[in-house]
Amino acid sequence: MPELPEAETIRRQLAPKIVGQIITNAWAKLPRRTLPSIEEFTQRAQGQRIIAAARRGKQLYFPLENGDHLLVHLGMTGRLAAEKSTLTLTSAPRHVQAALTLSGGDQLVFRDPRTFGSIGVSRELPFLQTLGPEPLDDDFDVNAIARKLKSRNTKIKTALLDQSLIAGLGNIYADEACFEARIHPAQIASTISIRKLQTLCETLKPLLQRAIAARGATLKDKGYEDIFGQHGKFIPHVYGQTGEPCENCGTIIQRGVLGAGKSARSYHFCPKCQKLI
DNA sequence: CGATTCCCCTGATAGC
DNA sequence: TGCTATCAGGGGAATC
Repeated sequence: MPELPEAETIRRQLAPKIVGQIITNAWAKLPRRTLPSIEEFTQRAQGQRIIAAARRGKQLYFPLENGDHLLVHLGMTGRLAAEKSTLTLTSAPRHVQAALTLSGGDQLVFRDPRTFGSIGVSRELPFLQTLGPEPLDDDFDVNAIARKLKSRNTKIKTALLDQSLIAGLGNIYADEACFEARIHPAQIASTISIRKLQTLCETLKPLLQRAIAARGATLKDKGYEDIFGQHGKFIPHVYGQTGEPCENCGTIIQRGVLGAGKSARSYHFCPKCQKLI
């Protein structure tokens, strides 16, 4: 699952390959996942030079020369790569949802088996307004975020997943942050001491920096790959470690569920290090 | 406004 | 073995 560190890894790897290139051809496959429409995406992308590779939270965006932006959200299973290929709408394998031919000879290919990702062209960047602060920014205000968490009457992991509160955390890093701060993921946020919430927020930056240095996380050698098809080397302490001993105390890591039905999200924790108070 | 639930989709896995 | 049912999960819309 691409979260902030995985998206950032892809941004960094892609930048030298695509910035400065002109999009000479573009196509996309899924109308519901292509903005504003396949026709407009194709028309507005073609002929434009990519002038930067940027990211906000999990959202990737690539400013174009005319003021538009190419947008890519990887969702759950989205991947990006710059390849020496000439895939067309009709010749591309099933999982390729879009491809942009670049002037330098590469093709920017967007794959997404489960189609929770999206691609598009847009002048405006509304997510810049709706996403919360970037944990890696120098001005990320730990105390301000801790106070906001303190006001939430929902489970702490649910709050951490709220992109309008903090940008970029998903299942993996929300669980990891809770583990490092010794907080039970199902603890109601408002019942946690401000001191602990501060510790939790202080954990985020180094955690995400370590994950980026490892090029993200690939669970059980499955799922996320960087643009070279390589697995991330970040190994979570708790996420996906159900049944394994806690690195801190040896207690078996457990799995729990937040919410019910189709909106359920799992969490992973050490029952000894992360006690429900 | 804040919190919760539903829904999109399909590869992987569990169950029979 | 092989088929079928269930699950997972980011984010936005709808609901309460």
